[in-house]
Amino acid sequence: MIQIYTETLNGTDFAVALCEQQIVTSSFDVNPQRALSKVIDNVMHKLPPSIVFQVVLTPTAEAKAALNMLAAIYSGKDIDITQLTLATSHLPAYTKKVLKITSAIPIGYVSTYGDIAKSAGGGPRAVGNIMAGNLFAPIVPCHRVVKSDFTLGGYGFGLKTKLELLSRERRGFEAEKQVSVAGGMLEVFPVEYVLRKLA
DNA sequence: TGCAAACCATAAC
DNA sequence: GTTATGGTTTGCA
Repeated sequence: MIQIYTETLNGTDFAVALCEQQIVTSSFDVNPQRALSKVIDNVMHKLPPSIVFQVVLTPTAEAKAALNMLAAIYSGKDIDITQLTLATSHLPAYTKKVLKITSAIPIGYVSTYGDIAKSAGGGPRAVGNIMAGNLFAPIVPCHRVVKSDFTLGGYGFGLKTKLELLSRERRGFEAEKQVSVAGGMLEVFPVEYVLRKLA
């Protein structure tokens, strides 16, 4: 049984679907009710067939904590996402790997489709496809993945939203660096590179 | 700049 | 099996 919770926080709509305390999918939207319909859509069309799900109107304490976490991430706070358990066991191995690497991009930094591909093996377009199908926005920070020329690339929630998220995450870093992930290294760049490019 | 070709895991037939 | 599909990249004119 999958249970879906939704709540509007600071004017933004958030929704999560939980199964056995694990997050199955999450979403957000500036329009009322839209986050909920996206999550329902994911549950029905992008997950293994589940017998039944229900929308729960009054969130449990756990669900509430998860929703608050989503809101905090959305607002640009540095949240430790390892506190949240994501249900990824049904996903293909390569997809899991890419999501994991993406999760390692620190706040205030971005990486590129190509660099993630280099770290995961495979090609940039495959990475783009996985970002496009990300069930865990904004927990898995696919908004921190941009093109190799530091223009935005795409975003399922609109480029305007991608830019707003990145702007709130700006931390004033100046130099690129490497982070270790999944046994390898990933190149990351200050989000300033992207913001300056657009200015 | 702009365009064409190569790239590569998935999902859908 | 096979084909179609991108949130890309790179090379070259």
